[in-house]
Amino acid sequence: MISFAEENYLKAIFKITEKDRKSAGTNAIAQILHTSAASVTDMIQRLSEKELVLYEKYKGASLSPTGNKIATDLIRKHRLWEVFLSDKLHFPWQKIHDIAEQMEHIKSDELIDKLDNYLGNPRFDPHGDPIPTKEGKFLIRNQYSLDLLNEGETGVLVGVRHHLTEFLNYLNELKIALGTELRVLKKLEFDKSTRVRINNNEEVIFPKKISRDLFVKKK
Amino acid sequence: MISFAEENYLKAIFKITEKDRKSAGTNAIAQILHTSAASVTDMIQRLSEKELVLYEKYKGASLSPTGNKIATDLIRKHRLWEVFLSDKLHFPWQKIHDIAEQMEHIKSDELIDKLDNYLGNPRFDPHGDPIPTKEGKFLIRNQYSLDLLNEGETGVLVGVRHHLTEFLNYLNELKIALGTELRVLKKLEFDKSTRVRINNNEEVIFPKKISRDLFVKKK
DNA sequence: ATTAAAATTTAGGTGAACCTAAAAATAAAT
DNA sequence: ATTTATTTTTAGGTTCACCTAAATTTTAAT
Ligand SMILES: [Mn+2]
Ligand SMILES: [Mn+2]
Ligand SMILES: [Mn+2]
Ligand SMILES: [Mn+2]
Repeated sequence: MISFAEENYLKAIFKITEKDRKSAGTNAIAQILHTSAASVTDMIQRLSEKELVLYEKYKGASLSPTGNKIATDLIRKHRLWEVFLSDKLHFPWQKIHDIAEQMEHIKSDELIDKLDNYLGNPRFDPHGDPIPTKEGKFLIRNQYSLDLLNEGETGVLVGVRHHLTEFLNYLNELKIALGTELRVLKKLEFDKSTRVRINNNEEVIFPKKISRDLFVKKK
Repeated sequence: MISFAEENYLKAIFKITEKDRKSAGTNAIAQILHTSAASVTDMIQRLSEKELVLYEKYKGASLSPTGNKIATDLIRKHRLWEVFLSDKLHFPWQKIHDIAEQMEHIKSDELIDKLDNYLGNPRFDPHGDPIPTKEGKFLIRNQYSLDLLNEGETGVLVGVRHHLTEFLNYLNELKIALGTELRVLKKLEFDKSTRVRINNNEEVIFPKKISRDLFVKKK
């Protein structure tokens, strides 16, 4: 039986290695899990013993096929519970992540099947992130970060790069949610900021820092 | 922050002391939690230190007001999740308890408020057990165990004494569920068994062992 | 009242998951 | 190529939640 702590390590390694990197260093893992590098070494050695992780001294850890499946299932559960919290209990998107961090550890395949079905087999979570299938496949969305759009182009918000509460609150205040139309009016060269019209309504200027964190589908 | 293990001990002590007994012995707790008496002593001493439990050497443990509130909240959460699993996900009543044992440990007051509301503020769980209010009040149902009914009397099933899977399966096979009408046709003196008509339909003979575990409301 | 049985506690130990401080290895900078 | 900085591991703790075996206390039986 795998523990919550072990599950969290697998998820952290998944997150670090999902894009480019082919192994996760102890410092990177420690940062995500708010723990020390020494504790991470300790744990990845145990996970390696259990063959959930591939580990070479001083060269970081990566997920074994078994470890990868466990991590993917956790993400599936996490995102399905986020949909439940959002769609059924009407939690705002800033509050769902922390609760889902707890719920993702509940062990019952039947529960997840029924939940998935009950929610209408959603393919994306309330932050726009894809929900892996039972088999572990991720849909990839054809998306651009807003800062890549040219003047005059319009995008529909389909995702956000991260889930910091303050960032999501900021979007709420601007009445920006998934599905919101964002039209690039002007790209200001000198500071890389972007003037944007929100849903054919108000205007706002996004610093590069923000426009890079908004994923849109071109319209 | 209270751990899952600590929560389970508080719940066990609650269960043992809820009716008559005014303190829970180490053996009784050990039996519920499938652990050793020595481990129980260890834990109740820690819980006593935290003032969640009142403890006197060799005289067992009982819940402090704080401990009682935590235990009651756990039961509230457990039973609300059971309603969710039953009503929304259509799990049969034999399967909900084990999953709820995990879900009851999720920490979020807002979650439970919203869940309660979403479920329509149910007062009883799928086994007929009362769901304590937010303030910790239990409704008490005016109920009789079936073996107390006289010949000719009819009762409606409103609860079961325990939740053993085999027992609930047995009731399922007889098409007995909460709300089912049970009419006492004959009480057999020599072995204390009872002949019962189910929903004005089939007949069955219950040994005392069974009829004592069915709670009905007189009709 | 003794003695036997049962319940409870103490003693001593284990593994999981953390920690800090120090040592060792790797990577970066001069 | 050395030196310096960074990353990672090791060494040596701690706390929590369990364990078995032995000692103690309480309860029941003779
Ligand atoms: Mn999330
Ligand atoms: Mn999400
Ligand atoms: Mn239950
Ligand atoms: Mn129940």
